[in-house]
Amino acid sequence: MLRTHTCGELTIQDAGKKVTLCGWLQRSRDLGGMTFSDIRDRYGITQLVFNMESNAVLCEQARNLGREYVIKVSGTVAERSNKNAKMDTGDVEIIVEQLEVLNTSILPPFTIEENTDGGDELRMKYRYLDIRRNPVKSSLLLRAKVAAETRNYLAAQNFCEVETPVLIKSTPEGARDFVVPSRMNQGEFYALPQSPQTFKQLLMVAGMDRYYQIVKCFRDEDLRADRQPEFTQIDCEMSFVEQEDILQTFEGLTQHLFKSVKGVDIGELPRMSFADAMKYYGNDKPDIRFEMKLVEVNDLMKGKNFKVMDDAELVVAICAKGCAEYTRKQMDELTEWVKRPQLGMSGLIYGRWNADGSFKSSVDKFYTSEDQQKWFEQCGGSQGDLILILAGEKSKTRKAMSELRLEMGNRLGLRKAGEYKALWVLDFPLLEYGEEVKRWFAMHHPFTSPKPEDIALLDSDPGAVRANAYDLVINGTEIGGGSIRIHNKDLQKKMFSVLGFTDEDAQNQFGFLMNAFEFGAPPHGGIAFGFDRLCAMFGGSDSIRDYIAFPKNNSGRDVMIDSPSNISQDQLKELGIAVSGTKKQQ
RNA sequence: GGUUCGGUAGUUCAGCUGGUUAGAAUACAUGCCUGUCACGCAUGGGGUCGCGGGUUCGAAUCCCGUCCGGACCGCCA
Repeated sequence: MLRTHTCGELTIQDAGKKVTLCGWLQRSRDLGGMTFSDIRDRYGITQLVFNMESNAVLCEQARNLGREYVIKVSGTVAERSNKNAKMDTGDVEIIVEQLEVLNTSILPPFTIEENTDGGDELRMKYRYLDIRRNPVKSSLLLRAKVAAETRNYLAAQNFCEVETPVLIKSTPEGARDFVVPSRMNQGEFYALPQSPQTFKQLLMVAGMDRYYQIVKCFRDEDLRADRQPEFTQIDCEMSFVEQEDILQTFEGLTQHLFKSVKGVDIGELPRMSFADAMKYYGNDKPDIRFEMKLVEVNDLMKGKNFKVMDDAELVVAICAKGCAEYTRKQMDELTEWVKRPQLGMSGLIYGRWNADGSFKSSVDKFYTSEDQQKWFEQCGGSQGDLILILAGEKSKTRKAMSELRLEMGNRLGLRKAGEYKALWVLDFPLLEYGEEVKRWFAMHHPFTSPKPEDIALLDSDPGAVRANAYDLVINGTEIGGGSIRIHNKDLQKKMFSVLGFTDEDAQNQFGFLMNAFEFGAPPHGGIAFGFDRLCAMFGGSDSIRDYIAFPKNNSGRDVMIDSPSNISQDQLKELGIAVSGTKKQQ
């Protein structure tokens, strides 16, 4: 070992000890007669002292060190005369007796400090420097902690970690696959897994009973702050269970992680049906840190000769507490906000219950004060509150109101960082209709079982069939999702047929699974957690990028290694592939 | 595929209703300074204003195109 201690562990108890530290030079403060330098490693920062009077040669050497030089210093731990309460090691410093430069560094393109001067793009290009910074480093340490605690909990529950293959088979359902050409089987391709779904079900057929894996998954879709083309799941599956068993087991995991990672007692998770989530929150991942529920007000708004309302499929309101004082300017701003192309509403109606007891709305022409009072009654509003109303086609209006609710929640400071509200969303529909291609799609995936009492509806009213599916939602983010699977070949076949597969297609693509079901498949179900999102949530960030060591940018590029990239003609030839042209060329 | 914001010193940004030599902060270099810890003070170097075209007497500034980056919509079973 080149060092006796790390840069984060020395305290006043160590005073007088001879120590050797290794690390990077953070910065120096040259006072003329003496020089202070900070040495940094993964564990912390320790101050070094050099004095012209006691050792001029060494002090001169210290002055010539550049930022990020890798150094090894030996010396004596001493109590500081001026202590620094902001540093863990702020009570001590090293009186250096020997200094060795292990490696030099050119000037880094941004400062390696808590608050760096570098922008995102630059930090991604030099990610290895970015990770030296405390915020990124601590995010990665947090991630490691979450992974370790996940393994602790699941191992204690008898879950067995099994690795599943990464080179698998492309299937048409779901997201786009990343494909990998096969040299030995020219013209054929592997696909990278969007999830280990079928393999974990096969492990249940294989009798593994309880499986988990912290595993990379791949989806070739556009990126977002919380979406990467390769991401990590905590993937789990159990045999001989019903929905309730899964919910209990993974409520336990959720509680364990909150306790062990954040020291938070998350408590018992409330449960909400998909239908209620849509009705009261406008989406299937409600942020229940605050109320401001959606209230359907069709009955109050229709029949007053206001055509927009009379024509609307849904009229929905929220009540913003204490916002009656909102100015005209603020209302115009909110109206513009809902009219953005992303939401596409044609307008926003408001009603205030003023401090003087009067009512005022943007549609006084159609609604009397008595009418408006009823809005407040129905929404549970009181004097000083503001009612916001949107109207239009049902799903679009719900979505817009859901967004508006979150926006108001943000504006009113109701989505508090550090407060955590988790819940289960249950009873998802099994299927949803794809208007553009005129067929049904699996809302979760095609292996999800319908509720037994709804199976009869598969032919008559597919849209009404509910699934044994569940999502774990925390603070308005979908953290996990799963289902009780189909374990019967005939039902699985039926499901594929509802989804528009011919028997032949189903057999070609998923024959291996249906065949396996014939050999005594146990009832089983499982869940997968979005591991990156979970870590970002624990870290208090909306972006998962800082919880991934080497993430991709918005265009799916790794700007550090510059991938994806071209491959040589020889490689293409070997693979039997010809590139017909690129989007840029066309 | 779409909407939107941005690209100016190593870095983060200002300048943008066209008009002297394009600024600030920070970083960097040099000098001074013996208790700093975002040390301080002084001096200095540092720019194809993303790229291409256009308008104009004149473009960082206006227009068109393009590339790059961020956020979002579509997409993500």
